[in-house]
Parts: sequence; structure tokens; C-alpha cells
Amino acid sequence: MDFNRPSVTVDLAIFTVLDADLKILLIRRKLAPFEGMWALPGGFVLVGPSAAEQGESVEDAAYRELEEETGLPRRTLYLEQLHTFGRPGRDPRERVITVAWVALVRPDLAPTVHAGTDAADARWFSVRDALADTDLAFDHSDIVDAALDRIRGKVDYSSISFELVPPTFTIAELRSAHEAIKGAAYDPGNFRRRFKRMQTDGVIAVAPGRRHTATKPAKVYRFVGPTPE
Amino acid sequence: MDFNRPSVTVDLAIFTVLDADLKILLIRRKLAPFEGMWALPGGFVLVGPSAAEQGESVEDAAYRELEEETGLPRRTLYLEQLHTFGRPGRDPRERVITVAWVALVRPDLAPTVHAGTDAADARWFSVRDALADTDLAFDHSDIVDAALDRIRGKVDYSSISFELVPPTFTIAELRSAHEAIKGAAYDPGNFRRRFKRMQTDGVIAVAPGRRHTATKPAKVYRFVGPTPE
DNA sequence: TCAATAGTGTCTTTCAGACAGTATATA
DNA sequence: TATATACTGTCTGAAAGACACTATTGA
Repeated sequence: MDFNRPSVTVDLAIFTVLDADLKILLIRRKLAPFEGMWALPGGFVLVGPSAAEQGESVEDAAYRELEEETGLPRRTLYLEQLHTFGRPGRDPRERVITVAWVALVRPDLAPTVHAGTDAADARWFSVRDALADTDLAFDHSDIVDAALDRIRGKVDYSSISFELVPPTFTIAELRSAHEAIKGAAYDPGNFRRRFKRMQTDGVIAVAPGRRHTATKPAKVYRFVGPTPE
Repeated sequence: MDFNRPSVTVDLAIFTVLDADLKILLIRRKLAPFEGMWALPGGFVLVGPSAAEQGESVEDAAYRELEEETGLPRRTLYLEQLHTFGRPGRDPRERVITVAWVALVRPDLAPTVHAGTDAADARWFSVRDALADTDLAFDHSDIVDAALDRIRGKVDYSSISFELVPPTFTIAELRSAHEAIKGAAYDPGNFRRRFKRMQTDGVIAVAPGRRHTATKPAKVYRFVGPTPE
């Protein structure tokens, strides 16, 4: 092939919910271009030297970066391909095409994330701040917009919100996760009704124990799986 | 960057509806690998030689290939990014990462497509045949599966079916397009009711004339646009 | 005239939104 | 005991599935 080749990277929009607020993980760039600016974590897809050794899959690259940035094992993380961004000039150094991913980290695991990032400056940003006040490197603002569209569009008809609560959770906790994603309040009674339907459908089940807060203790549930049949 | 770089291609799952049947455009490969096998149309993303000249965007590459394969102008075509496939070994020659797209061609334009393909062997396949009887090159069967999932999932809550009927169309024609995509029958009365709601919402409007077939002539409509507000 | 499709309407079920009301913890 | 939240239930309207029925054309 007598074509020039682009570099291919993966970029990760990693979300969690802390303090009833949707957060995204950003890292501060130590090198040019965009030195000092906040950016999405990411890295190059490793490509082998020959036809026989072709390197890692794009998905493996995303998981590898995700594990490196969060320090969390693969099976505790949710990862979904978002979109590929390939506008020329998006990286001023050279042609870079990036495959963007959405990842979700459970809030009980989120506090350990900071330690995992090899001394890089990494922080959970409220998505409000990340979008409004903070200029992001490259076209990462576009990626964040697309990622938010994706999770906001899916949260009410998929199982992704279970990736943003602890392994066992109350109805109010799940509702709070929905509200953090959508940035809007849900009617508690109506949310509970939908939730109870999930229970009769076998999507969720009662877990032992109760959650004790400042008021009446609530039943605890666990996610079973998206309707076996 | 001291990394090996992959080649990046675009592959197109181009659909139309002919004879009330969902078709996909395949081309027969003239060269190894997979010589003689049917494959999705596609090609390399053009990458410039320097930081200043970085080449075309991935979307432009998809449109360029689409125009080359169909001979149709860009504004008559629907194009949407599907998914990026990057498993090592998917091309035995070298590492190739492909960005797959879904394209829709209106049935009134589909018959001209064959002429546009520079003498290559190109054919509309019924998706039934394409999936069941025909082995496709590379991982193109996976791409076709994903493309079908995409359009089948979207057809009932988006405007894509208007891309698979002529500029003016009857309710029965639109219903037939839905049925071709889903491979299932819709109740004519219920479909008409949903359709009429689109009319009151301003999504569609009556067009002049009537469609004369073997029976009672039907009203003709045109697509106005996805709900102005 | 009759077969086929265009086009209308009805019944039932499901589910969402709005919201009232009861129960039971802890402060 | 007061208040916040857990939890239950009711009313209404939108919309889908099943299906019956009328209207009008070309063969």
C-alpha cells in the first residue's frame, strides 16, 4: 500500500456519579500540544510490526487505557464504543484518528481511581464544569458532548444505570443516578413503579439487609441481568 | 511517535429497498485476499504527507467511496457512522482498522447504481441471501449484522425510513419499507394512525396527485422534516 | 361485480405523568 | 413528636395491538 497512514488512538469518556452528581475523569496534559490543558484519558492503539503480529484490538486498547487510568480490573468496568473522530487537523502534530469510548465506573470504586493514574494530574470533574468552564484539548469537547448524548439517551431504556450504583442499592439510589445523568428530577412514585416492574420481570431482586440513612431504612436490591428471556 | 501505524479504511453497508425487499450492495473482489468473494464497498482514508496536509476526514472518505460506488450525488444519500472494527488479523495482509458506515439509497435512484461502479462486479443482494448463503470477505458479515441491528432498531423511532421511499410516497409504500427493514408485517390501520399523527405534527405533508395502482388510488405525501420544534 | 386496497373507527391494554395519602424510621 | 423519606394507590391521557367496518377503484 502506498498510502500514508494515520496514527490511531482511543479516547475515554469515563463517568461516575459522586454526591448525586455526574462526573467525568479528565487528566491534565504534561506535554505539548495543549500543554497544561485538561483532556480525556487515552492512548495509542498498539500495532504490531508484521502481518503475523498485528498488535492489540481497538477494544483491548480501550480496556488497557481504562485499567491504567482507573487502576480497576476489567470486569468491574463498563465500556462501550461511542464514535470515531477523524477530522484532519484535530491533532496539530500529525494525522490522528481516534476511536472514542464511554466507560462507567461504580461510585464505590471511584475514590480509588486517583491513585491509579501514574502520577498524572487526574480529577473527577462535574460535567457541568467540564462543559461550561473548562476548555478541553483537541476536539475532546465534541467527544464529551457525544458521550453525554449517548448515556442520556440510553439511561431510561437500558441497564447502564446499574453500572453507576453499588452492587446493592436502594430505589432512591438508582433514581439519584438517573437524575445525575439526566440532570432532571424523577417523580419518586412513578420511578418506583417502573422499578417494581423490573422486579417482576426478574431484572432485579431483593438483596439481604436494609440501607439505614437519616430516615426510614429502605430495601436493598441487586441487579440480576437483562431479562434472561 | 515510534509506533507502527495501521491502515484505516471505511466500509459501507449500503441499503435500499427493491420489490418490497431490503437489499445491500456488495462487490466482488478482484484481488487477493478473499479474491472472488463478495464484500462491502470501501477504501482507504486518504492521509496527507505532513502535519499541514493531513488529508480527508473519515466522513469525507465515506462519502467519497459512497459516491464512487453509487454514482449518486452526496445530497441524495443518507450516511451514518456505525462502528469501528479493529480486530487484529481481520485483514491477513497487514493491520487494518475500518470505520463502518450505514448508507441508504432511495429506491428510485437504486437502479442507476450498477452503472456507477467502475466496471467492478457490483450487485444488490437480498439481506436474507447476503447473510445466509453468501460468505463475505474479511469480517464483513459482522459489519452487516451490526448495520442491520442499527437500522432495525431505529426504523420505528427515527426518520430513516423516509430515505428508503421516493420523494413522494403513499402510506402503503412507507409501510412496505418498514416491513422490508424489519422483515415483519405491520397492521395497516395502526400504521396509518401513527402516520397521521406525523401529519398533525408537521413531519409530513400531503403532496399533489395520487398514486394509481391496480386498485383504489392513494394519497401521496412528502417528508417535511423532523418536527421543527 | 368483485377483489383488493384505501381509509376510518372501536375496544382493550399498557404505561407515563401528576399527585394524594399512609407507614415508619431517626433526630 | 415531628419530619423526612419509604412506600402505596388513584386519576388521566397518550399510544399500541387487534380487529371490524366502510369506501372506492381497476380488472
